[in-house]
Amino acid sequence: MMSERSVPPTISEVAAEAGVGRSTAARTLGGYGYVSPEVRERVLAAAERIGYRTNALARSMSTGVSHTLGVIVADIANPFFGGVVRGISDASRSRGFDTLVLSTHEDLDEEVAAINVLIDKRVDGIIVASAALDAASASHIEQARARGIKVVLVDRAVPGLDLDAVLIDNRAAARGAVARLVDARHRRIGFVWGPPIEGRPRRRRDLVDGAVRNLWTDGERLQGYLDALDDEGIVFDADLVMVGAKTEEHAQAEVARMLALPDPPTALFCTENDAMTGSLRAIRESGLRIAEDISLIGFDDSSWAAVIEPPLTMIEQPTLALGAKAAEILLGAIDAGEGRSAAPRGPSAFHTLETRLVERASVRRPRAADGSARRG
Amino acid sequence: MMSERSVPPTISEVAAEAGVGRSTAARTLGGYGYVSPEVRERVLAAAERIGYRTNALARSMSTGVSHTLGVIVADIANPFFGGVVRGISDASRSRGFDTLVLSTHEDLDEEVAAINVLIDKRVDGIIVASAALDAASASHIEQARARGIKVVLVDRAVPGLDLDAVLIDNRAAARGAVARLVDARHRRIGFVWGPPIEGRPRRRRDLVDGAVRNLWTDGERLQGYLDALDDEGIVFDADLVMVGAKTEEHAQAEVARMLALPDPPTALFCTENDAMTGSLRAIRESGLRIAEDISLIGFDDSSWAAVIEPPLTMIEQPTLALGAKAAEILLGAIDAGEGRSAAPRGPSAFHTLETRLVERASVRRPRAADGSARRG
DNA sequence: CTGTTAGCGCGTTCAT
DNA sequence: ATGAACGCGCTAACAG
Repeated sequence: MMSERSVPPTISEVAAEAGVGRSTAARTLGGYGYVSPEVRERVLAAAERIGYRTNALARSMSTGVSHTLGVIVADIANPFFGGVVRGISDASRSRGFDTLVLSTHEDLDEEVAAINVLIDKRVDGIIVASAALDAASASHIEQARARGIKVVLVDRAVPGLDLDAVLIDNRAAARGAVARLVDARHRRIGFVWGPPIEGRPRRRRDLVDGAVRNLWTDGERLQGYLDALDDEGIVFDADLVMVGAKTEEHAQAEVARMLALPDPPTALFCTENDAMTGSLRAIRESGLRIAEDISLIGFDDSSWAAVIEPPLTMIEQPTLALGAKAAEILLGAIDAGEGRSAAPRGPSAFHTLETRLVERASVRRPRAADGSARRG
Repeated sequence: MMSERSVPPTISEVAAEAGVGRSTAARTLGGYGYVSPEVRERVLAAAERIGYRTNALARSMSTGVSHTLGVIVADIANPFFGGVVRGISDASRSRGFDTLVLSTHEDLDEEVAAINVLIDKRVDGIIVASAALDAASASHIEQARARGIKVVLVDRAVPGLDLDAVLIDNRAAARGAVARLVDARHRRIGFVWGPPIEGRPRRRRDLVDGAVRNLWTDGERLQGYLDALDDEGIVFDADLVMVGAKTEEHAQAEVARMLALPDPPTALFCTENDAMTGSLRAIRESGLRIAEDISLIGFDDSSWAAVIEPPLTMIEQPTLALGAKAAEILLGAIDAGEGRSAAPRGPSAFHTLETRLVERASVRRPRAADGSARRG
């Protein structure tokens, strides 16, 4: 136990208590240099006695390393990022690093502020799911690198930035999911959670631009959707793409709109959890039945998708692994950089982790499969 | 822009660049003391030019405050804690504090280690959802306080510890939910997610002890369940309480067991998200229909509960508010403590936030509502 | 108003 | 094997 004081004991006090010089105490407590076994024991005992704990701040000041990683995500309350952060946290803790987590609410200004906080706190490395869309808007990230802080991207790449990135292949995953729908004979497939833009562009290109200009993953997923349509020679219809605010409410409204179309979709591809719940609401209100009347595939598998009736076919993302891998790469870079400034780091690269299409029961053939038939 | 160097510029370099003394530069950059407007501008310009950023570590060393809060939760990937952490994060950031988040995997040893990390990093305050069950097992928390670090508990109280705690009234919430079931004429109500103990105690007391001995919230919720039974004079039946591992799989198995009883439950009260999904699985396998054949109420409202068929009645917890409130109290205590060591802090207390029973459609009268009293 | 000086706690030569 | 002395970057009294 320690005394009632509220100012933490220092190495000097341990030295005094043990009757040795400051540096001898520092050596044994810091675990470096040579110290005779007997003295060592004496120091350790003294430290224990007065409740000594090393001051990580002071140590960082001397050594220049903080053993702390900075993590920047849009929203820590989002289960996807929760998983990523936990993956990072577990992986880095096992290597003696702690994590400072900052949420940016998907706001680039907040992201810049967050980077500055991390620079100021002298973190050794940063993992960021950036809202930046290109190198031009990512100067804050370059700032951090210029200061010798290693940076690894997670979940989202930033085109033009020469940085390691740990991602899933959003485009391929989306393409695969939509292909699955096409295999089941669907030709009218709605895309839920599209570009948050005003108006409704009719041209594919404008739609894609709008998506890409908002969030990297959104653009990729939309392109994957288009890829699949192209593969199968299905004509693109702008009416089947959600446009506007990315909220559950608006997703519901957009799906309701699609369902009221003269030639409504027979299947929906939802790119986010809230897009799926919004769609579910719209479907229920319309009186349609999942699978029988309308097929469904969503992104981000969650426990509930498996227990509802019918169970939903979903794309599962390896959230923990994304975080763990990012931490691994970052820690590796930090180790390497330790040596000398001109670190022999390999070329940066995209590390793509596998997604899995978990097939359940929300995909079925449309009622009037192929051609000219209509439903109802 | 700054030069290509990778060692951050210091205040001395800014001073040199601006042609003033170190402390003048320090004063303007640190925002304290007096500095003439002209010199001030000159320093600011110089700082901007060479890309100066204050070293928070060095500042903390001098001032003794780190403007950092430590947060300890069981699992950052758990949506409940994700919400709490975000609440803390947002509230503290708006006051200039950052957060160091540690996950303990619900392991007390890891919690002790986490506290030590936070002590070493000299955080100004700690918010912890502790796994400690009593004061005896919470000496690590006392350690932190002895060092002058303010501590606030969140989500879970630790009986015997004189600490502020921000909680919901788990017992009352559980009682209310079960009462709702009883109102609907249910008398056989299963409790899902019980004490993780071996064997199946027949006595209420042993069950409660088992729960309390594992996790504070579990104990409270079980007692609330019993309260409601007592209120209505319903006899307790140990067979209707889940016992064993707290996993979705085991919940499913336990519910399956209950459903196979000669006198099976007509309603289920699930105290966690995974308890609910496990129950849903078991119900589906048994061929029963929700609401019509078996009523359901769960803890932790989530978006999906509202969109499944039928929508589930759930107890909603104010996760963001829990975190925000905890941060508020902690920050207040830190401000107060700033003054002098003998802080005039008020007596510690439980701050109870309201839960809400979100009524949807998973509760209905049992098919054979007690013999005589059927109306309609 | 400004510059000088002394720490904060620890790591790290360098003699001894 | 051990201790003295200096520096990390900053804040904070203190003179001037």
